[in-house]
Amino acid sequence: MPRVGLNQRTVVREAARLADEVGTDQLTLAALANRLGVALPSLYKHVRGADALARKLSALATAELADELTAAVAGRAGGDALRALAAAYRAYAHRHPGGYPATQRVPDPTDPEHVAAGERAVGAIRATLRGYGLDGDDALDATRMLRSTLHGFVSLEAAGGFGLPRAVDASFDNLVAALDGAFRSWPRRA
Amino acid sequence: MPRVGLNQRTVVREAARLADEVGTDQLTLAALANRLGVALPSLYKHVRGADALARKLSALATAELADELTAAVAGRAGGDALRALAAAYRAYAHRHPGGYPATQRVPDPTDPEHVAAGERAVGAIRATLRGYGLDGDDALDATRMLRSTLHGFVSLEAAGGFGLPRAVDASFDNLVAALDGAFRSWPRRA
DNA sequence: CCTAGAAGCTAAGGCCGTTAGCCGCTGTGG
DNA sequence: CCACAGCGGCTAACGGCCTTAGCTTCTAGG
Repeated sequence: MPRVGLNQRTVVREAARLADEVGTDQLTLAALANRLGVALPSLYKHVRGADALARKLSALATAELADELTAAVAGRAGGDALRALAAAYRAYAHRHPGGYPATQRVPDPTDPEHVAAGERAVGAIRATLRGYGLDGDDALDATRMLRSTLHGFVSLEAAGGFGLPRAVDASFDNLVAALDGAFRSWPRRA
Repeated sequence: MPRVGLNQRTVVREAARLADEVGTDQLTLAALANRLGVALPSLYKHVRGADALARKLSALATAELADELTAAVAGRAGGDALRALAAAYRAYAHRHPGGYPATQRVPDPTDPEHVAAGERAVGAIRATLRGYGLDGDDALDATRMLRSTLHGFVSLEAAGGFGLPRAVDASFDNLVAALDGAFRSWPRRA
């Protein structure tokens, strides 16, 4: 039996690639083992099972997303930072159709790297909002709105929920502009 | 063999109840058959299979949501309509944790009722935005923003993505207020 | 009343995940 | 240089789920 030389890192990375190619729901241990040239049960030497793999995949994707968001906002402020952040967020979702949904899983509390990645991603968002002078509860609410809007948009887009012909890019630009306006005039209590 | 007297309607409705109780991922033909007091293959007399059931469930949930959104905005306009719509949307997601995700599936083009339900739901949103004087591409972009924001918020909320202690209700109120402001001053081209 | 079709059933097969238990490669200490 | 411990692969087997095939029985309409 020639050894393939796998380790957890390789397995998870290949799972991420496979998920991006065939979709999260088609990411199966069987397909992954096949892809890695190994029998299915061999994967259990590196990963505790399907659920643990999903958690590791989430940690990886979240870290990637956090990196890209952080890089996007570095050296920018205000509307510039917001536009860069939003563009980076959506670009990540486009480039990683399988990985993106994994970023929405709540981080595994027993995995410090996963937790840290989640905090870095939210940190990039909060840093952007600090540029609007938002703090405390205002910053929290605005963070939730920004996360909601970005996540909702890319989710609907990925699901094919925007059927109409008008360019989705233009809609997204207007959405970001509207968010910029909303954050400028925050808070807006009813 | 005493007959239970099932039909497609009963099967789909019970599937919806089961999904709300145990979650979409735990909604399995086996569990549904068990709940209905019937052997698993018997379900195939009423539903073509698991995928068809999911489509029918989506049609049902979308119709329910469309009804509630339509009722919420009836007789209201402007910010009133927006707040009522948003509250109804979120309330539906809370009351139907299994059904809500099904509303996001793109309607089956071969199922006229499903398509009509989707159009009614979007219609309620567009009607609300008409109250802000939005039309044409502006209405389209604003619709996309509203759908994105509402869907994103309830998705993150359902996934437990809002970990912090601050009341989620307050965040949602502020989000709706911010949307109201954004729609008032639409368009906001960058 | 009788017959056709609807609505239930059992049996069987395929895919997936999981566990158990076996064996050979590999690299490290003596 | 070699022994051996342990790691990384394997096969076998089981259970759960979905699906199809084909049988039987209830029931409604002529």
